[in-house]
Amino acid sequence: MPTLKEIAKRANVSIGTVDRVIHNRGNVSKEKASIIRQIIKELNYRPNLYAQQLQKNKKFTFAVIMPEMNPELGYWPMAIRGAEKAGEELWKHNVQVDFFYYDANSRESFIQTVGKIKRLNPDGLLIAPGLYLDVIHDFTFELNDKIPYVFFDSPVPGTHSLCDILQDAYYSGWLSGKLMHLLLPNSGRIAVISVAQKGNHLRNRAEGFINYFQEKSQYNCLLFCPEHIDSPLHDIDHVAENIFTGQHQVDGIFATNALIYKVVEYLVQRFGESKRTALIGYDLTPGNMAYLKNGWIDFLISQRPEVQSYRGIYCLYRHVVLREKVERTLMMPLDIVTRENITFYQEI
Amino acid sequence: MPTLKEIAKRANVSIGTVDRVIHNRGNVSKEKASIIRQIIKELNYRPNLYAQQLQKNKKFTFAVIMPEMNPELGYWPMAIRGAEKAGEELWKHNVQVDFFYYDANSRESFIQTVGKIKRLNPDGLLIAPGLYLDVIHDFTFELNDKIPYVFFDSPVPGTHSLCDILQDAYYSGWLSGKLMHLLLPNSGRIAVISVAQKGNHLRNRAEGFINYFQEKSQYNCLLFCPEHIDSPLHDIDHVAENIFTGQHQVDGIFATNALIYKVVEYLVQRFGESKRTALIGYDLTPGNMAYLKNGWIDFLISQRPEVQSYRGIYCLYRHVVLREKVERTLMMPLDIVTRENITFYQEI
DNA sequence: ATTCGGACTGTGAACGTTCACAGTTTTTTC
DNA sequence: GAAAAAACTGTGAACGTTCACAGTCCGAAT
Repeated sequence: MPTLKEIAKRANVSIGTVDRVIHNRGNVSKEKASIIRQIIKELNYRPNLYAQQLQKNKKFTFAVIMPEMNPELGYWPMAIRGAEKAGEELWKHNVQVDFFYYDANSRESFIQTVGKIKRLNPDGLLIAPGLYLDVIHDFTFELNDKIPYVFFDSPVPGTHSLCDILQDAYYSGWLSGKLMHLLLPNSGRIAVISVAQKGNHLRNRAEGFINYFQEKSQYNCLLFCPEHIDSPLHDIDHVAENIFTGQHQVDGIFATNALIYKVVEYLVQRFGESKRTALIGYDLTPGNMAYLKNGWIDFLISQRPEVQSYRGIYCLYRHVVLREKVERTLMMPLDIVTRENITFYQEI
Repeated sequence: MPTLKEIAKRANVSIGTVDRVIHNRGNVSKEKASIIRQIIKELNYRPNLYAQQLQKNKKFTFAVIMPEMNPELGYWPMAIRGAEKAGEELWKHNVQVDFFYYDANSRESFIQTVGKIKRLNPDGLLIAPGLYLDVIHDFTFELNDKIPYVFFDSPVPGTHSLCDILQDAYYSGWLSGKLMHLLLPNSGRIAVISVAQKGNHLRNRAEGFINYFQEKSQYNCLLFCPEHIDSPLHDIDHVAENIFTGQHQVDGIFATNALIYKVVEYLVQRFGESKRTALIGYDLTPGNMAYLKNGWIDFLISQRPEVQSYRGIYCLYRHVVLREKVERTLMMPLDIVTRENITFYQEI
């Protein structure tokens, strides 16, 4: 662990000169600079992080932008919890995490929140993109690569994010197809509940699922989408009504969002207590977990939102504070959760 | 972010006195001490980690004790990789990770390795227990809680480890039972390959699996154990021979260790190319992954050894360097890996 | 009354880095 | 060829903490 002093001594210069070379601050003769660089390489000098931070004594602020907590849904609270935990841990390292919430269905609210963040001028951003991608586009363009930002859940094409943390939506659907196939080994009618827009990650999940069954002729996959494209499947009761008033029996349902528990509620209400439909959905929200544990839901694919946001903050920390290189994409595994292993998926 | 200076000013004392109070070094009058303590509490003072580390300028050494890498098995190389990665990351934080290997089948070799570590006198230990628990017992007793140690893979009862990182063996077997049930929905003869010793985590896996099928009378679970209790199932060919020379057809095989690929090799050799046996095993070793990807193996339960060791080192770091409280037990999730999601389980 | 010892308190250097400033040498300009 | 400008180099304070050391104070023992 050589120090500036050591290098300076070997090069017969002062530590000030060495420092100038290291930070390319000029005002060093070519000969000395090259000697110093040589020695730095030879000794494999690395600056002492602790001395550096102490001297700079800078506090870092990271902002987290997320949809308002919806206690019913439970997904965002989990995500927030992860970022909070990272913030608690990184407090020691001069990092502070501030939270900004917006109404997921109000463009105005999102713009307002973005404005607040501009005024805060943080050192890094963790953004859950939501619906208003054009606003994000303008915002990130305005940032002009001055402030690094990490996307959470889904990337925003055309931006220069530091890192995107996500799960492969298509293959999570494909995997769900495989699981459904295991549940219905011989044949069956399967309903898929998703949104209609192409490119949306919920839609990609549906496509992966349907493609899995493509060549299997004994299966019949029906895609159901709610009428209002922008609505995040809140009218799932409506959709369920649609599915079950058809003339054919439905053997399995795959919901591409966290609302599979609504389907269970519908089934319980309509058909009573006996389960006979294979059910696969996403995310360990309280509602979903309850029905997974008592056997109504067969599989949940977990996105581990708490881990995603936790890692997002750490990614910013690594880049901004430690100045390390970070991966451009952080792929979350496709965790298969059943009633048998769910207890081990409930912590960060 | 108050500093010693700030506190000293408010208390009308010097920073030396404040420091003495904080570290209980005595030589401070009762009145001043209580005033200072009061102010510390009021301002919620937390020492500056960077100033502290710089001043102390201590280098920390953690030792990792693992069985010799067996390239064929692939499990330990993964574990080592995780600890290496943690070491690379924590280099900046004055942490160095040293590795010590022992021959998993030689008590002498283990004792020798332990001796080396005693001489090194590290600041923390990550130990993969292996077979010679009595040696570990003596060793940890000798350490006398001076050096914290973390167990990897399985705890050692009666020791005061800082943390145990493990997977619930029984429930991983239970989960495998569920998965086998999905693969063989109606009935079947199932072979379980494990060791005989009670308390061993491989045995616990077998018990979980068998108990899952306990009340299902249409299933027949047969437990096969290799003759030599101490041998870690290296003679699996022998066992396979046993299984398939019985008069009954075997519909599924569950291996409680990482050697399920050996079973595949046996099956390929004996019955040719067509798969018809349900196969479930453990760990993403190269051999297992290859057969999972091409469809021979149906499920693998991953222990994520690289994550386990990575976290183990971080656990030591948190305790020793940052002086944070750490959880006594770190439960790894029971990751279900199939050919559809394996690509997302190959990084830390 | 002086000395001594113990209890208490303050001072200042050190950890490795950064950077403003002062000081020195070289080059340019008239 | 002298003065001014530019290029280069060294110095020292500061970041917040730790700790050895040097003081200071006061009561007790001589």
